[in-house]
Amino acid sequence: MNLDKIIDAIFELPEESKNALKESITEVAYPKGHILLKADKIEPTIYFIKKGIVRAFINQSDKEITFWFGKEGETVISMKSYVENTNGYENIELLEDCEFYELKKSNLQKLFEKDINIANFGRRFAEKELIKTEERLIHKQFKTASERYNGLLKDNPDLIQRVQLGHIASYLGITQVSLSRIRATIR
Amino acid sequence: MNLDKIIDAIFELPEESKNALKESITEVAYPKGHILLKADKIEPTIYFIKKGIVRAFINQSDKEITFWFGKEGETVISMKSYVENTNGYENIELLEDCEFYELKKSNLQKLFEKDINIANFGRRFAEKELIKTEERLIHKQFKTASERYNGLLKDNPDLIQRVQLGHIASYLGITQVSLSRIRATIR
DNA sequence: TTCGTTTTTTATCATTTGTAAAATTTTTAT
DNA sequence: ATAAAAATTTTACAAATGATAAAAAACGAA
Repeated sequence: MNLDKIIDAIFELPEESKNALKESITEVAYPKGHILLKADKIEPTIYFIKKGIVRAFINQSDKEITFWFGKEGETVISMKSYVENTNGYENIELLEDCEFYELKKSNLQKLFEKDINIANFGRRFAEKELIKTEERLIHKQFKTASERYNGLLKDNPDLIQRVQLGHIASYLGITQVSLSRIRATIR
Repeated sequence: MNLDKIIDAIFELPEESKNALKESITEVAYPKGHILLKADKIEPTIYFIKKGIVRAFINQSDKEITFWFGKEGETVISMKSYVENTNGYENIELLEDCEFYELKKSNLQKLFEKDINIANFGRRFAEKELIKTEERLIHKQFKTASERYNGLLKDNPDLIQRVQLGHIASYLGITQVSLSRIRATIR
């Protein structure tokens, strides 16, 4: 997934603003298993996923709870840390070898203050993430685990292939045993 | 809740920008039971709650599912409609007689294009709403219904007083019977 | 490949939550 | 104040999900 495509999908920036933004972005790669972001720290970096897949998880009473997957084109960001400048609550683990576009939050914030197009880019970004989060919240509220699994299968069939089921179960808010049962009744 | 306080809580705007924004805002009031926003339409208006309490709900297979409450200081907005300019999915019902500050989306969008401070105000607004939504999603994923009810009781004690329990139960993602059971075990 | 590890499925039983209906309490309207 | 309506709680039973353990299958490194 190339950088232009990722930026354009968020907000169509004029050439000049886009170049200013791209000047702040570098590339970086890490292997499978690497922890990209750690909870309980102020996270200074934003990553756009060029290649690979990651998960966000929280440690909750000796269990890991996965609450997000990100793949090509998506943004890895500790939202709470980004917005409130406080400690975030997610750890990000790479589930495959990954390549990222890296952007320092401090550089982005400078751009927000002096370039109205980039300010609107940032607005658009937050708005789009908000819609995605809201949709997940609503689905979580009125779909059964089985319906949510089937929705995932339909909308993100590759996720089921690329991510182990324990993480999928956690993401769906059920036990792995329960997910196995759901899978068994479909076949 | 006065308008200045609501605006300032989102983003501290310079005097000039703030006045430009306030020029686009008018006041309006509706009685309890009024449906302020309807699903399945493109919603042109944003409301800030001056007084009263409202709920957002979806009709899902002959049941109403409440997924948000808004009270003094909060913003009533069909996020999906606002962000994607498509039909939204929420209905907003007033649970008390309410007073609002009203802002047309079209006016706001014009301001986004010409005033960088207001663009950053819009960014900040989306970011803060995002954090709230994300926190709810995460709580939903790893707290039990009972824990979430107690959290609500602690963080929003007035909500339990002002909103009927059927709506609270729906918001918590459980049946009213189940909520009754939870309440019974506490006392 | 083959052995050892990890992941997934299956089985059993306990617990939680849902559905439906009735009983009780509270609210609303006259 | 009283009756009707609405909201809440309680009860009984059914269905779904969780916990645990163990078996089966899939995966990875030597």
